[in-house]
Amino acid sequence: MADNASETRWELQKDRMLRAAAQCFNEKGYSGSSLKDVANILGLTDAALYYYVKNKEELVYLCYVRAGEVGRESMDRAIAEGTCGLETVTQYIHYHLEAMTGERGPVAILSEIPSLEPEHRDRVLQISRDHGARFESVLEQGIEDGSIAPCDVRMTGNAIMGALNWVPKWFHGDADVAENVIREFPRILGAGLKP
Amino acid sequence: MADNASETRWELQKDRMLRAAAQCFNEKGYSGSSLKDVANILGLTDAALYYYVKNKEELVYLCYVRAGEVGRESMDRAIAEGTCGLETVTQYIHYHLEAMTGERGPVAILSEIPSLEPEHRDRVLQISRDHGARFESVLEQGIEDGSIAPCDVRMTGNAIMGALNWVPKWFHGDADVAENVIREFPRILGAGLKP
DNA sequence: GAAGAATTTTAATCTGGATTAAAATAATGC
DNA sequence: GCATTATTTTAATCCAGATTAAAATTCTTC
Repeated sequence: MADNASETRWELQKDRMLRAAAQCFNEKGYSGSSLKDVANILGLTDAALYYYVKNKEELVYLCYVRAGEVGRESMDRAIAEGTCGLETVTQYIHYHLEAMTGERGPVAILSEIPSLEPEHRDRVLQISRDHGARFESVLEQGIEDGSIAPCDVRMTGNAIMGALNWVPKWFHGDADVAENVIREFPRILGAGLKP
Repeated sequence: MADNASETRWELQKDRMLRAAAQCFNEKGYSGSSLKDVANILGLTDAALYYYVKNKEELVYLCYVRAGEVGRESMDRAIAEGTCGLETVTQYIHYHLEAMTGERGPVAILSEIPSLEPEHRDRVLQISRDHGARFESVLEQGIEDGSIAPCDVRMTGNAIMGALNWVPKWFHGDADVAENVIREFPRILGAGLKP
């Protein structure tokens, strides 16, 4: 058991588990998803999941963390590549949708933050706040560089984030639909920002 | 017990219960909300709720129905008053936010449709589909009357509905914030539609 | 103020699904 | 092939919270 390389197998299985959980939560709803359902997707027994996670609460927590990572990666890419505020925003929307509807997905859409352990809840809220702040600062930058019309960045951020976060509610894996949303959303949501 | 007038008391209490349930679900998440929690808000015992509802599943179902009614009322008003497609859309956004953040709220935001009884689930999905179709037809009308630029109405509808449906996730009753979102969202979301 | 209906509570039961411990199997290194 | 570690299963237990039945209270009407 070499400590750094062995991460691989266990981590891979764990990630498969989180994807299965996300799929399950999205398809059956949170209360309709038992650990057995999640385990079934992986061809495992419910008890086996406890090898990867302390309890169901931690599973939910990790779903949130994973969703946060996907969002952060998209933001990183967009900020690195964008040449002005507006472009950064549309690129972020593009990458984020690409990730959610593709290989990195599905991303779980839940309403369980209040049920998390205090430390977990605080960390998830922090991640969410940080992400929102980053997005708002991109909007401000766009206003400064003239690519985005002056606006209430808080509300504009809320609107765009809401549209994105709602996607898993109606997207169920159809590749054509994925292509469509990746093409249209950056246009639709970007159009409202222009000066 | 006169059959038509007495609706009043029972119906009123039932409506209070649905509001309490929505508040509870939004504040504590679905799995974190027991019937006892909902009853506590009303100063009742959990068992008392069974006088108004067959079981928890029906309570959730009615939360969805109620949310649908609020949405439909806003759509009715907007369609009745709007003089062109774009105005109807922005008015709908305005009225819907006003309702959700005000007297008719809170509206529960859940992920429990798959756990509903088949008949309930089908009815909720039907309501949701009808509402979406109505919205899309308003968009089409706007494209025809020239107030809205040609666009993919399905995706545009998804984007705007997502932004609206996400509001309860971050709105927690602050009156100033309510005023803000009611003022800004119609502008922000309407801006992207103009030709 | 008594009869009857409406509403709520008390005090149980009942249950699905989370959790655990120990045993079994598979993988890996030597 | 043996010893050790990693992974999964079997077979219980356990429990919060939903549900129910009967009793108690409140409200209405005459």
